[in-house]
Amino acid sequence: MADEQVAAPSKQRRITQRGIATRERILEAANRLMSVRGVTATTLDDVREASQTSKSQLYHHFADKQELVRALVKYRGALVLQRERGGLERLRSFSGLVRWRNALVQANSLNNGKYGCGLGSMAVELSDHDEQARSMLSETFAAWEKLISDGLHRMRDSGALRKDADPEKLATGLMAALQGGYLLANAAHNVAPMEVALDMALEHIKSFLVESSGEPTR
Amino acid sequence: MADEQVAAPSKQRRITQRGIATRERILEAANRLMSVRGVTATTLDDVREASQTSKSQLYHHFADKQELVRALVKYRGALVLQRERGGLERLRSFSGLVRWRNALVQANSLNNGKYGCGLGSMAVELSDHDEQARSMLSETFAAWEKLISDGLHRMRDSGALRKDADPEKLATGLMAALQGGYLLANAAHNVAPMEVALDMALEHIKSFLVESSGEPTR
DNA sequence: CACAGCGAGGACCAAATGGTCCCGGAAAGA
DNA sequence: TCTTTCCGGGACCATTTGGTCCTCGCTGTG
Repeated sequence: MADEQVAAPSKQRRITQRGIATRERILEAANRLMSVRGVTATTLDDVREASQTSKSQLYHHFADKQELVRALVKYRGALVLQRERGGLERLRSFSGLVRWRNALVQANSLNNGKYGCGLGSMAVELSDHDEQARSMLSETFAAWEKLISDGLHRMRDSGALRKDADPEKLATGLMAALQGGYLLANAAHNVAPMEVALDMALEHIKSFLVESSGEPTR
Repeated sequence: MADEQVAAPSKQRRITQRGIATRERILEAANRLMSVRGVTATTLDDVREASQTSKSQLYHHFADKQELVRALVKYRGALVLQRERGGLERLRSFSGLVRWRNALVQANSLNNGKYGCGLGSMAVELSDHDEQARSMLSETFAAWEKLISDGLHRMRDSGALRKDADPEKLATGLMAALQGGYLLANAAHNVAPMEVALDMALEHIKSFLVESSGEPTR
């Protein structure tokens, strides 16, 4: 999945800076529009207009709408993973998880829960009729969970987390709480459910902390 | 929201059995198609064909597509709440929750996680561009959570759950785990994440059980 | 039995939408 | 500089899609 740049051409063509920029502009516009309106509800004309390009450019860079959507899946996946890597790469303590939680909640509260998770919403919309998109999304979720579970592994190795804690399962549970939280918050147009969901997951992880371990609650 | 029957006519017209049946047929077909393809990706012609009716009938019973979709939201909401009432109404013990969990997991495993939750998927697709639908969905989620929290209240009153347990928050957390589980299972085409998510939520609830309370783990 | 109202069927329409094609012009390599 | 390759703009097209409308026949009621 992550074998190439976000803006990668499909065939070996002479690639110019301008071309890359155009492609990027298209993806960026599609990302923006489809976040708000959904994938199928966004037309190529919308994308064309918002990206300040032309029809021929769309079809120059993407074979058809499905290709554009798949590229967008890749694009968003890269964005999310990049962002999450920043917050999770050096995760070594429970308070780090709390900070991570707070950042997500705060970001989502800026728009009162609207729009949800860019990955989650695509997953719901695409999983049942674009196998390739589904599989990319699934891999992205897996990579995202791995960022979390790697952090939990570090915590376990350092003795902060008990040996019987299962980082993979905890990460999956946390991700589900996050996605479910996004969904409920989106339906309610209110971040509260997302907070409750994340807090539940964190509480669950907390129950695996070694009693009075090294670090106090910073 | 729940002020009328699932199949309710919009104006005062002479309503015949046949009319009701037609309306029901349309809703049922829309329900089926939109579960699989999504709301916007399902055309009215698809619905017409699948319901064995005609265009004029669609517009006889529903003002436009949006109305049909909203009716479907109500329809699904009623279906889900009816189903869930069966499983949660007499919830009085932790093992009851486990049974509830098992039923959901089993149902979802029949199609390897595909299609997700009928309510959740609509919430993702509609929340950001149909305020009325969003609000109905939000209310339905609230009612669903209430079925859970009522059960938890009963457990708390009977002494099975500790006094410091917060049934509302626990219910929200459980619902988020369920929805997130549906979402991840759908993306993975595999029920496993849903199981993990629900188990996490149940484990969390379990942590509020009164130690060695009345009933053993049936 | 007659008649008014309702449901069924489907032709029809305008607009939107995905997709094609062609031409002019800008870049990059020789 | 000159040529080839690629980018930009947009006219154009076929199909799909939501939506309208008219007609026929059935049904229930006075």
